[in-house]
Amino acid sequence: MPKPSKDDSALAGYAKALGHPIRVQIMRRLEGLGTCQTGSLVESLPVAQSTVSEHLRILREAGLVSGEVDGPRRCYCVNTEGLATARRLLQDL
Amino acid sequence: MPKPSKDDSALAGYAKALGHPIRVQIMRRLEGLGTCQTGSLVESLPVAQSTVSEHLRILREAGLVSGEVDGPRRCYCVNTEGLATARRLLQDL
DNA sequence: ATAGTCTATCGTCGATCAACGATATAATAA
DNA sequence: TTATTATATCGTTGATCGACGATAGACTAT
Repeated sequence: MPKPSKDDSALAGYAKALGHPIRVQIMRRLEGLGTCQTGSLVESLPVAQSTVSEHLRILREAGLVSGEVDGPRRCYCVNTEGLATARRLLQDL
Repeated sequence: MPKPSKDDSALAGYAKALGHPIRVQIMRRLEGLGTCQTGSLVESLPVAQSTVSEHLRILREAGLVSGEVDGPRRCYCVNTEGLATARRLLQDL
């Protein structure tokens, strides 16, 4: 029974998003800073601004991060619900 | 401070390995069967034998699965230590 | 030794990823 | 309006992934 199981795909989606050291670093940093931040991420990471932006997009689309427009800059923070779901799915594996 | 943090890479490594639905399915199936299995995985998955073998290699190299030679066939099972580490790393994120 | 079975590895190919610089977009400031 | 700042998006390039069929390797049985 080749079960495509929704949970399998969901967990794989979260895992795939976390499957890059820089993205894990971004998550950790966002958690450490308590709340949002953006340009400071670029300063603290060894990759170009456009690359950071791309990683943020991936994390956002995966539901692990949320971003809001805050004047001329963006404000990102951990999507606690998404992260909790990812944790639960891995626990339940 | 661009911290390459060993934990970040470790978590990314586990996550990357779990970042494919088929590999999640394999993990779940191995857990469900309690213990090892091999050829039955191929039957129960919608991909070719060589593809399953490749996914098993990825999971093995990531430390999520262990395989032993058992006569003419291989015997795989979940690497509980590795899985526990992955869970802990995600919790600690 | 030979044949049969199970699984890993090889070689290939198209698809996706990761990074970059350059450019576009959105908002504020002058 | 024009300039400035902050960030996203585009276009490109090389690298890695994912799948397959074919083949090789290891073990068992005859």
